[in-house]
Amino acid sequence: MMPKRSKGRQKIQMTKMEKESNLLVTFSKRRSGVFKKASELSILCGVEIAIIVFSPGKKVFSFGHPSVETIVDRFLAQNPPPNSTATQFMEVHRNANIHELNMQLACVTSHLEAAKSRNKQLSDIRKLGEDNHWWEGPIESLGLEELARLKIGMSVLKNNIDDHKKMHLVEAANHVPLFPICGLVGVDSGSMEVKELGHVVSMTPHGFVLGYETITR
Amino acid sequence: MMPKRSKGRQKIQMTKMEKESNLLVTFSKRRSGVFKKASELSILCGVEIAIIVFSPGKKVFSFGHPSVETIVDRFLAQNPPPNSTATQFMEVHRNANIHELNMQLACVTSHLEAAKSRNKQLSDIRKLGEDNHWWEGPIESLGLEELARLKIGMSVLKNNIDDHKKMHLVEAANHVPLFPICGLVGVDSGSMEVKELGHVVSMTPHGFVLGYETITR
DNA sequence: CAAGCTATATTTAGGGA
DNA sequence: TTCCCTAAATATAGCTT
Repeated sequence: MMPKRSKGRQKIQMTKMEKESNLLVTFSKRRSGVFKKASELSILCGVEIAIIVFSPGKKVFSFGHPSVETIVDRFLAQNPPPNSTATQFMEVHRNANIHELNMQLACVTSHLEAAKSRNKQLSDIRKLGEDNHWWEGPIESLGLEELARLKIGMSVLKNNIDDHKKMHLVEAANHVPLFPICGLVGVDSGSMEVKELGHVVSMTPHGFVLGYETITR
Repeated sequence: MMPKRSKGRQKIQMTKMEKESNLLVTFSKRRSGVFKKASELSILCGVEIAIIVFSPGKKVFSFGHPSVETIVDRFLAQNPPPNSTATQFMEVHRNANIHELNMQLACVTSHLEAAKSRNKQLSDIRKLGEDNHWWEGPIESLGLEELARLKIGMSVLKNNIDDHKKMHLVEAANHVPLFPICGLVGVDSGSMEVKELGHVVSMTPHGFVLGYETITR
């Protein structure tokens, strides 16, 4: 007899997974799951949705209905990063926030200084607290490190962009007609994404993006 | 007696829902579900993900870790649809700034730690926010007020990044450590979002964005 | 590694408040 | 629109092939 081929699904803690191998697999499975859920949401409710995910390997995966670009554009249009109401608000409150922050910083610094010159007068400590400089030091290196990161990011991006285009196109061809307005892009060697002229229209082997009744679970 | 209070979950066709009322409810429920899944994915796999959804009422709902903007920027940077190289550079630069700010935070924190141990008298300062892994730990402990503050902190951080030449990291030093990378926005009148002058940054009562263990299902 | 396979863990229609 | 409740529908962790 077969005792038990599996303990079945196990509960897991909601913290970053330890085992790299499991993490990878889980990422893949759950990414598909999320995309499927998103697809179902857009279909059931006839709404537009876009998802952008960066895999553990920094590769980009995205899903969008009608398309990621469309939605992102609309989003950016509504949230004019430059000067939207929200931004203005933040601008207006920035000073206030900064002020408060400075207050806090001063407070912390005060404590710090107090410790450092604990053997001195309390009054001196306070004065020092006003003058925050310990945290200014590290700023100098910011520029360089930023550039370094920038470069890395840029190169990674470029490399990822022109890689894969084949895969399960057949399956896609069969399903697209059912749900032609979806876009699923995997700027990486992802297993089943189909890239087409920079624009992708397909999905994982689960086929979650296209027909649901046809989806073999 | 009550034979059956419910027929339980019913299977539904994967087509746009008929009843407007049901559609609305379903949208709400599933939107939360998708966001939660996304959140879990980002936590479990330590990846970045952003979701933008337009509700049936055309309102925008978004989820992003670290933030929608960050991810969208990175995405756009990789998909050279935008304009000049300068723009892309700036996008990446912004991201770099975020990371950099976090690093600086860590740096500053270490300085603080050093000073502390040197005087081993300020152990109580410790709790002022040295934990740069907020999102990996028990977030459930954060209260609403704290969240609100974090939200503000985020706003400040964002602005700071936009022109961090001005503010440098005074504010970053104080807030980034608390809750620097998460962002959930619902530009609508949703029930539990914390709305502030047109910009919202909070989450559903499910709290799916923050702690999982605390989520009451 | 990517599929298949359980046996559970979760999610969610539907309906009521 | 959110919350609760129930029961059925799904999603998946951990293994196996």
